[in-house]
Amino acid sequence: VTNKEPDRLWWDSFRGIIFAHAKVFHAVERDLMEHSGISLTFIDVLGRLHDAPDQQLRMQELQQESLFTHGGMTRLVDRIEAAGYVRRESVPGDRRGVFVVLTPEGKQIYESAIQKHQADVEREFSPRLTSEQHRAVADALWSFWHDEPPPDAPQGD
Amino acid sequence: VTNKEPDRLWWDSFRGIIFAHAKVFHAVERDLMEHSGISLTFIDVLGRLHDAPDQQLRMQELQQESLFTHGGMTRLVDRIEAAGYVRRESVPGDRRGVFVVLTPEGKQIYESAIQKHQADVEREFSPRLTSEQHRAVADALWSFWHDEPPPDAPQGD
DNA sequence: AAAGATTGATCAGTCAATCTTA
DNA sequence: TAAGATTGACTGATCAATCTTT
Repeated sequence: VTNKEPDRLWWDSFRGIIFAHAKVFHAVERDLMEHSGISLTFIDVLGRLHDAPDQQLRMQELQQESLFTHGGMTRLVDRIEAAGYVRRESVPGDRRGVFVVLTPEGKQIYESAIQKHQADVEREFSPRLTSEQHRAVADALWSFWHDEPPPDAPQGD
Repeated sequence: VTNKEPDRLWWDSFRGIIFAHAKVFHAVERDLMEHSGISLTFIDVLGRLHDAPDQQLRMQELQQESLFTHGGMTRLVDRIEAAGYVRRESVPGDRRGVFVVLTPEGKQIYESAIQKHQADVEREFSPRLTSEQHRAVADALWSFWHDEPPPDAPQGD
């Protein structure tokens, strides 16, 4: 079933990523929802606010680096705001802009949820790879996480 | 550079998978939609039918191994059927069951779309990893794709 | 005119309830 | 009663159009 041709190796690794993502993501999202009542899209936003200076970011900044929602950040922030975990504030000096600010409730639920989420990942995902394999995967996929260009890509300047 | 604590190595590899999936998947799905007018969920169903005996499967079989839709196979098949790529047929001997059968149009679009899709993956994903890295990722994530360990050590033929 | 963000319309996915047959 | 599949109601995501401010 697999493809042994050397020039198709990338297909096996791509399929592995697709399957691993589908299976682990689904399981841990269910667990998190049952535990904290929030989804991974919430975590993504709350976590970026949590790590930001003054625990706030503009809509545009949230939108740009989002993994999940590509155009619907307004709607997502609506829901998080309705849950009480963020609030919108005006940007001094630019009345078009909106700051999204983490509330104390948001900080609290994030810190609880991220712990639960990491425990879920540790349980569902961690035991399926050896330490060497984890290291190899982390290294191989590093550039996607940190948005560096491929090693031999031309550098624009 | 990365998180060097041994007990957190799995987090880096998990994050890598999440990010790689998000970025590659989104890009290749866009390309496929523009080229063939079908989504990767269509490809998933059409491909399994394409590889099945008599190019047909029951709803239940489609549902079980599906990566994407966990309860909504009826709706997905509705759309694929409306596009003319599959048709429903009754199962002889069990009037509860439904066969989903690949049509000639479905076979044609699948064979065209899967080629385009693989070319897209080769362009978007393949160059970002070395051959060694592809091999390591494919090997590490093998168990998610197949529900068994890899047939043997990395192939060197 | 362009940037920042929201809105409306639409499409896709999910869960429980339902219907038919075994 | 249970299995196989569909339906209805709801939640989420996406795209173009819109509104306000620069």
